[in-house]
Amino acid sequence: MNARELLKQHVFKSASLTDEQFDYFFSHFSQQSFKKGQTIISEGDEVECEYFVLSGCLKAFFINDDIKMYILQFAMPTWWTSDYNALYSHSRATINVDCITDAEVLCLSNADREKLCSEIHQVEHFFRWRTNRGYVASQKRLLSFMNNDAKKRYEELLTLYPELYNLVPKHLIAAYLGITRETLSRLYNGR
Amino acid sequence: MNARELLKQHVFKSASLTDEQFDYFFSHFSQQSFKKGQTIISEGDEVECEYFVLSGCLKAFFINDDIKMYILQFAMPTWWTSDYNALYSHSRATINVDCITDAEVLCLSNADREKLCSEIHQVEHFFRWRTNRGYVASQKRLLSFMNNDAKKRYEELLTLYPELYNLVPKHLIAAYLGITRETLSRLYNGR
DNA sequence: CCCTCGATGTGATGTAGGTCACATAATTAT
DNA sequence: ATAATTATGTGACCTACATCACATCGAGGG
Repeated sequence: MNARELLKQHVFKSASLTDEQFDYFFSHFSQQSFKKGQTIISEGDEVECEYFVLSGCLKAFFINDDIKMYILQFAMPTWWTSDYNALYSHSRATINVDCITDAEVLCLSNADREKLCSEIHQVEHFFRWRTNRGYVASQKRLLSFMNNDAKKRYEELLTLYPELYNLVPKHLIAAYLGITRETLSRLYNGR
Repeated sequence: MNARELLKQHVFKSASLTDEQFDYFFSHFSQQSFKKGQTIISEGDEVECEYFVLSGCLKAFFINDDIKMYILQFAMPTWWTSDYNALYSHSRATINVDCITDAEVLCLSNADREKLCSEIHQVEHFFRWRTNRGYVASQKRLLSFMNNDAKKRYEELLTLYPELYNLVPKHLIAAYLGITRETLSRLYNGR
């Protein structure tokens, strides 16, 4: 499926735009390709855009003490990602986004999103529901962190996103679960 | 300040409604008073409304194994709370909301929110931004969970919301931090 | 005014997961 | 192909926090 169709099907799940409105909406996105390992946002950048993933897999992560990495989000096709704190508050990035695999994305600037939201009521509706769902997912993950041990969080992750198992190296899975790669290795090798 | 003014000032921070639009918006809220300890949402309920806090302090919490409590959110004046997962997906409540102190709230039904959002573009704008901020705050809390130990999370909480220190019993602070009351006691008594 | 009962403090001990060290397999670059 | 990274496995040991047990304190209801 091409970029336009993928975005269209995604948007139409929660908003009803006319074809003309969607074409206008789509005209504000720019497509970009990245290679595995390439950086999209690094700490300290001014963040201008958010990204809709067309293919491949990204990670949004935070580095503490310049040593430990915590993964906030894996972003797979039809997921959105950015440093939303920086994007919304016009501050510098504190999180990084890079490519776990080769990836293609659609890029939408903060300014264009706001313009589109104010011009087209249904676009604002779409973005409200996108964030609503993100908020609920984030609350669930927080609860899972408080309530479950590492093993249960690991099983939960693989149930929710089985494709990650083969796509993403284990030390990144560990960084998402908030444990060390050693502990993760011991968990699934059972000792 | 009365309920109408409190909500108006809150809404006008991120949306520009005419006075007539605000009056219409406000007419969909109903005011309710609760006593300390009263329950607003309990697990298993059908969730119809979200709540804007006028006075007092609520907690939104999850009970695991019918034993351990995890607090997702304290809700103080001008904060919104509900079981958003249940509210948005029309499912039964999995979290509870009750009153830490006597409290007054404004109640808005899911149906009325959606109606208002579709009737008034600026109302949709307001709710998009409210959730945007909630999403960012939730991401930050998640990072804090992964990155900081209990002591640092405790200091962070008191820096962010110093009023909680005297308002909220310590075992509830512990339930927010995801630790036991014993550990919290040891943290701030330093042993 | 007393008597609960909820909130808090503190010791002893258990445990999940972290840290460090090193070995080896799998990719990537030259 | 070969060298150099990067990813993974595993043992020994350490630490933050949980659990359980019991003592004390303080506020609210009869």
